[in-house]
Amino acid sequence: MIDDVILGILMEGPMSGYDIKRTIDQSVGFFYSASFGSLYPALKRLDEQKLIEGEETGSSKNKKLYTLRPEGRDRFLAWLAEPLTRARNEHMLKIFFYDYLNAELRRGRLQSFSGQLQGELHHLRAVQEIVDRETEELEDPGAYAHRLSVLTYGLRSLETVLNWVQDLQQLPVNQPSKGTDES
Amino acid sequence: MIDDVILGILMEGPMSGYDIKRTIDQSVGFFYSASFGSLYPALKRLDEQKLIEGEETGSSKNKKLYTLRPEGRDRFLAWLAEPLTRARNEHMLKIFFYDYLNAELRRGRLQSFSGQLQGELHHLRAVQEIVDRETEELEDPGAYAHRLSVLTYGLRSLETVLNWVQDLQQLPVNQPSKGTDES
DNA sequence: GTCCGCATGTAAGGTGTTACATGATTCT
DNA sequence: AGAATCATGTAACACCTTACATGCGGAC
Repeated sequence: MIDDVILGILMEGPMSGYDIKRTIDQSVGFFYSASFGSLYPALKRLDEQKLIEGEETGSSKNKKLYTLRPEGRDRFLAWLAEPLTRARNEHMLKIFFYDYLNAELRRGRLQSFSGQLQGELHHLRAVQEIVDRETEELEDPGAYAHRLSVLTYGLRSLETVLNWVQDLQQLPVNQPSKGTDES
Repeated sequence: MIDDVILGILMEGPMSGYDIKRTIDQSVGFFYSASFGSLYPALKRLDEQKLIEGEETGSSKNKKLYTLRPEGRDRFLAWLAEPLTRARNEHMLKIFFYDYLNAELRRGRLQSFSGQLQGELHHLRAVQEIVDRETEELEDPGAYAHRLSVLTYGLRSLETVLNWVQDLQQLPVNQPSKGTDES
């Protein structure tokens, strides 16, 4: 996961590990975080795999500049093109980089994602109806208020995501400047 | 984390590992998942720590019934009473069990949580204003549409959480039937 | 000259997943 | 009889966090 995020950040241009961390915190930081303890080993790994290239900047500190290699770019775009899932906010992370994905694939992915969300929403609504009916039969419904409220939260946040995705689908088509068609 | 969830589930009554898993999937499953590979070792651990008690049900299968011990209940309630944070949905998990927390502590936690959310919301709105101004100066704003949209999502989902928490705060007070005052 | 931000890295530990391995019971 | 579900558990691996360790450069 962190590997693809790093590659995605490096799509912007060469950067040091420290800068990558700061960029992550300031951009995707709202739903994804990286620590140096995972970042630096990841950079080392990616370098060994020839997906990025790290070069020492002689400049005083032992700062290194990491540059995305074509193979790394391919790997990133392949990850980006995978279908969206709602495991652990992977969806948000991918959509953040979706300007790099070609418009047609992007449309398809958003389409099936919103379909998936609608399915979940229907399901949750059905669950809520059942739960509501069961709740009426309880002597003390108030004793379960918080338990029940998470269902409400689930519904509301699903609605929020769905609305947002549908707004994305309304966006005028814009072919990526740096992305490609592959995978 | 999984330890506290298990303890929370066992507040309802004795259950087998398999039942705990199913209960988790069907209740908090929307934002938390457990695998058997983490669940069974956790049960073993909790048993060794004398927080739960597992007893073989002679009844045919090699099924075990796990019962919450008073020490486990204390540990769970202590976890529950900790302040809410927004790391990895821990907040949702805790609030799900909030009917077990005494009303006064609950009120305090929800209060400071919504304050925290409001702070984040103000911050994100400030960020968006800056970003909006910077966006106007770009030649091709459309090229960053998805990148920018995650900010919108962040705002909307923050608003959704905040509204929901504020609704919770309006709930009539209900002292927990099984929870306590401690810690 | 001291503190803060920049800069990189390692080691230990925590936490979880996937895949594997096994077997009983219930439903059709 | 066969399939699905119930039921428990281990081993390998993935992945990340925290704490530690080190040092440069600029600001005040």
